[in-house]
Amino acid sequence: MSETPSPDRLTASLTIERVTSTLIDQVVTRLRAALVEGLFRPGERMVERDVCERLDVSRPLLREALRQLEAEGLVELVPHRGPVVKRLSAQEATELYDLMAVVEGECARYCARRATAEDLAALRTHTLALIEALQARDTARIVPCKKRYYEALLTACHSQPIAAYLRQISARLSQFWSSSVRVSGRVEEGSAELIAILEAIERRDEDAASLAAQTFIRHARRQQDLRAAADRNARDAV
Amino acid sequence: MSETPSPDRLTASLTIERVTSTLIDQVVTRLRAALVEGLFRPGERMVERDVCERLDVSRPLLREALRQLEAEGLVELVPHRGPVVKRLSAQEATELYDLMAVVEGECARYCARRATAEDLAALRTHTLALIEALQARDTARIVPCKKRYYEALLTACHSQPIAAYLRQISARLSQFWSSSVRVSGRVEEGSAELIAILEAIERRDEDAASLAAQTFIRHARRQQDLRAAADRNARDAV
DNA sequence: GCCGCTAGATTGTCAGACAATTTAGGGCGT
DNA sequence: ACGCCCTAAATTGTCTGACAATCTAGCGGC
Repeated sequence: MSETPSPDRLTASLTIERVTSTLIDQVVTRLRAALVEGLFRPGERMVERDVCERLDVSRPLLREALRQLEAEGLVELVPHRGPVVKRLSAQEATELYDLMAVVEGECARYCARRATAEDLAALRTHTLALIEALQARDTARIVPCKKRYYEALLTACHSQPIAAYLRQISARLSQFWSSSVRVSGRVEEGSAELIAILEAIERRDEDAASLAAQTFIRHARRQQDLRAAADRNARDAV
Repeated sequence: MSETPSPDRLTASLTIERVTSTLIDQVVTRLRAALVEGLFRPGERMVERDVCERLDVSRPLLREALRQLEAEGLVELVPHRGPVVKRLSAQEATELYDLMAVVEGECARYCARRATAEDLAALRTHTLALIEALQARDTARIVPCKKRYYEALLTACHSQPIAAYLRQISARLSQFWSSSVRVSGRVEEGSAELIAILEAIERRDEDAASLAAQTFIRHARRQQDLRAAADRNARDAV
């Protein structure tokens, strides 16, 4: 695709606009977003007909969407009981964090190996923005900044498989973020670690990048009281 | 595949037997097996009505199953063109191998941390069986031995998430195994590495276990000519 | 008060239909 | 003959409605 040099609007987004997305893809996207944002509580049953009505789609369509979300680990399809929002135990969350640490380490390694100059620039920009938001303790700004930083990282690694798995793990763990005190005393340490990741990638030091990314995740996890969060989720719904 | 549960073995396995599987689960299982075994060629279109007839299920059911397999990375659902058996490029395969290496490293780490005495016994048994099959160059025996060894490893790590992701990555890479010369000059080296993994786990040496597992995967990959295999897959079907 | 049973709710699965879209084949101009 | 546009067939995307199988809860009997 050679780019046509058109003025303002087209230049803004080079990402391919999937206007022709099928209905089911939209359903999957919306449900996933809803689950990640916690609009459904963990453990809550998702009665098919109700959800169908709310989304205004047919049952076969919804079931297809739910199958996909089950494979992504966001819902559980209990036979003859129907879809239930997946509830992570503290142990599973711990394991997923460990998994995330090594995969994100590999992602950072790939970034150090493959990032283009533009990738590096974007990564630097979003790292600094995130750190600024963190140090300002501006909760409202932290979430989108974190999101953009993460997307920049996943873009820079130039690996579809790694990015996809990380997104998935991240989505599964989201039920622990929304309900946890995210910003606490770790701002300074966290900022330093983010810088360490960035600089290692810029330096093309693969081992350092991998290690820094792993360290960051493990510290971020330690920050959270997984057991308390899991219990909270467990109490939320029967 | 339909084995009747023998009474005496009930005490042996405490795992819950899911006799009451729904039709769709069977469809997913069978299709996945077919894809992993290469009964469908990479790039081949899977026309819904044809597959429906062959499996004797309705189209909505098949579509549900395909959604799940898409999320697992085994097929691709191209809008308005239908399901296509996913074809891995050499690059994607390389990336998946890197991913597998670190995840399997984490798996081995968990084994060293969590394996019970029975897990260790089973692991040792299947490691030795696999090595024996390898050294005998008995291709027919290697595949099931490898399978059992792998299952023993995944059981021993006692982590659902890690085991599930590894199974998935493994399934996606299977299209490269079936068509590659698996047994070659690497038997001795491979055997030594398998022993190293086993002994590190028995020694409860997490770092050594992780490293040994990663080394094994990376060497196993180097063994394969991914580009040649990818080209072969590419030629197979339009 | 506890236990079994029936009725209601919900899921599992199918059949058939039809519009939207892609793909392939054929006619037409040069 | 060659390439291009256009129509038709093939295939997917999606819906409606239905019915049996299964789970769940409330009711009545002991």
